[in-house]
Amino acid sequence: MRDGTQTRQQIDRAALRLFARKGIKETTIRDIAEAAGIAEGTLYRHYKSKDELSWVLFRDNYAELGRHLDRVQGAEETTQDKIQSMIRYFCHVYESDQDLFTYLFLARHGHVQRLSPRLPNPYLVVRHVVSRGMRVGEIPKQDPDVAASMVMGVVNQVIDSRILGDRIKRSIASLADTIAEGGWRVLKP
Amino acid sequence: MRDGTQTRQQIDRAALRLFARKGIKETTIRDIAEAAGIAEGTLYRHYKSKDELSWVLFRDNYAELGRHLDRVQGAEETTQDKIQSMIRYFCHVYESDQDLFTYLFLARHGHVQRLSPRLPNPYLVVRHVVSRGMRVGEIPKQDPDVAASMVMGVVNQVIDSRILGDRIKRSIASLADTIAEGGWRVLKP
Amino acid sequence: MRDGTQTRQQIDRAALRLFARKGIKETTIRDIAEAAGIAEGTLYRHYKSKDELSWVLFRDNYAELGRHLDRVQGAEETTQDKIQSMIRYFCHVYESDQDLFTYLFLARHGHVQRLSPRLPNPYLVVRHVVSRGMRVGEIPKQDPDVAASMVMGVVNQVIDSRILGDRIKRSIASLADTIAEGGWRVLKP
Amino acid sequence: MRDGTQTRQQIDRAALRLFARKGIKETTIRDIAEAAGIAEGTLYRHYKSKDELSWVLFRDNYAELGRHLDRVQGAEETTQDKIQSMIRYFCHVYESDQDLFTYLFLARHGHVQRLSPRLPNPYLVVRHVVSRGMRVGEIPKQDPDVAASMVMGVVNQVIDSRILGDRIKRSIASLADTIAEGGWRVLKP
DNA sequence: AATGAATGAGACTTCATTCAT
DNA sequence: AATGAATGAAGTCTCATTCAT
Repeated sequence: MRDGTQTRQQIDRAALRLFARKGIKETTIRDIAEAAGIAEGTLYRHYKSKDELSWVLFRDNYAELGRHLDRVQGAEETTQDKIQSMIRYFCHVYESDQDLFTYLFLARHGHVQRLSPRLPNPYLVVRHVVSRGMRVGEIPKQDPDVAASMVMGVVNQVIDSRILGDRIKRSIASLADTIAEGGWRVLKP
Repeated sequence: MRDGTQTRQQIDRAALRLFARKGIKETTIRDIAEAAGIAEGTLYRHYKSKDELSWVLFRDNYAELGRHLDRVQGAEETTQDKIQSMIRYFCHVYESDQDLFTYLFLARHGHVQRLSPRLPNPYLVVRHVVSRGMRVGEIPKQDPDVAASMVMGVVNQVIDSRILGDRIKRSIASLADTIAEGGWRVLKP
Repeated sequence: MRDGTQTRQQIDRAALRLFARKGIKETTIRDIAEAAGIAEGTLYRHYKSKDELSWVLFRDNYAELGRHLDRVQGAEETTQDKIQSMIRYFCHVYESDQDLFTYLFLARHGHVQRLSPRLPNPYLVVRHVVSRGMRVGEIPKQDPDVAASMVMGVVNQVIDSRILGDRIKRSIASLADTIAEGGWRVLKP
Repeated sequence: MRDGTQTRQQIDRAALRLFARKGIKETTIRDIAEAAGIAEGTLYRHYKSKDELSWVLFRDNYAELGRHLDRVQGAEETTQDKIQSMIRYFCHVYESDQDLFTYLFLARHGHVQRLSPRLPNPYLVVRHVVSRGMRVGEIPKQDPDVAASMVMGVVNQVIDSRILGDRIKRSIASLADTIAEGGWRVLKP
């Protein structure tokens, strides 16, 4: 009997890539099947629907990113180091897998609402670091959601400008320290 | 014989609202026609296609925002005041017309690439203010595109978190000063 | 603007015919569209789905049959005349529109359950005549549902055998009196 | 190495049940495989196709019913006893295996046409009893096909109303004598 | 300018059947 | 004999756009 694991990975990879580049709605099942080198019907052995595919792809990778991010911040002592490591990690993820990062970024409006609060969540990790920073007195007291959003915004927007392509030409990797610096300045005392 | 101006405004308003709330692809011509109180065919008297409608809506409103923003920054003297006024203006636009702001925000991936460089452009206004700030020595020298993106990110992401709804509960208007403060900290010496 | 009334009638006619001859599931939208001389999409201007089409066709024609049947029995005095007129009317309907009758007959398993009790209903008309016959003493007392079913069975099965084709060769019209006679014998004192 | 006989019986039983309850077209191979506790592909070791499965199931059980019915009528002397025993036997079969009876009843439109005239056939048994009854003068002369159909109709329709469920609430077993009585009245002198 | 019925390409999905193991 | 992954034809339905009025 055939295995199926490999097929599923091909589907995931092809879908992620296409979703990131063309958008979910703009990507057809046929596009995915062709890119994955399988028949259209095969996709439905692995996912109940296109919606489930896009959702699982979001949920799993979002949680995975959350887990990694938590490990990254846990390895640092000070709030400044935690924040800057996380930002650098975001930049690293983007550089090493642009399709993945772009997909998570684009799909969030359609999917974040259905995330279970149990799952690891990058946003909540950042928020937690910010809260803790305020508690231990390393950054000034303020609304933690607003502060977390501002920090995320610094890195997200640079990457977004890079994705749009016309504005920022340098690689995100080469900008990681600059962005980490800028992100921290938003919070620092 | 009817005027048509009113009809067109109804179309624009309905389309903007629906595009912002459901997405462009997710909004059908029938949706728009119903919301605008016209027949489906009538839309094609005013726009050649759905794509043209979404494009014109983006282009015109984006340019309009750029024009206003330029006036806002022009009224200030220092870079800090220019930056903070612009941020406050963004917040104001969002509060006074959420559909418009959301639409411009969401549609940018599909449309920015075809913007003519001649047209007023909010991003370029911010970039110009940042460049000027560096030139006159009010902010440290750095890549102006990266700097502009980081500032924009601060405000965009807070608004985005607000749009997503679960994260930020307070009104953007009440956060305008906080965001303006944070945005400026990214740049200040 | 085009009218649409005619198109709908073409759809109804074509669908009824095909549903009766091939079965609902076995009939495709394309079959109907082709037979009706319209495009596939056009069908969906008139019915929300294939299921709605088959349901409306059943409901409306079933109620119509119920109304006619009630008029037929109302024109007679005695229970015997009522029963026999109804049976003859069934035979007449079959002869004058075999597709209609066959459709109602075949589709009942899929659709009777959703009939509103308010609508005219051939079965209930027969049941009512039977009940009344027992009340006025023209037929022996018994379970009215069982009695009504047995009478209906006599006529339905002959028509069914005729539809199947191999068994009964003579026209139903020419058998109407025989069937009416047989149906009445099931009930008579 | 497994036997296969057991597997085949599981398939037959599951298919009969599902075909009767949902319809042939509405039942998928996967449904059957799941219900039978086997893999989809396994079914094709026992039947060439879904159509063959439904056909064999019809043909064999229909013939089996015919054989039994013939034995039942053969055990009686008079036409009245023969007819009434057969009707009671129909009721008994329905009560002891509703899925089987329902399947034979529903599938007949799709399958009777391909029945070989050699095979035992419940309809022909009834027809034969009716013919003989006329020959020996126990019932009036008439078209034997029409007469057989009317008798069958009496019992079939009551069971059908019972299957539909809303109309007849009592068990068919408890109605057997009533139905047998009614069926005979159609024919009796 | 306006209407809304009609079109038809194309999207998603189902499912009987085949095939590699 | 059994498995279940893979196939691909075919089905239902959507929707931007056209057209007759």
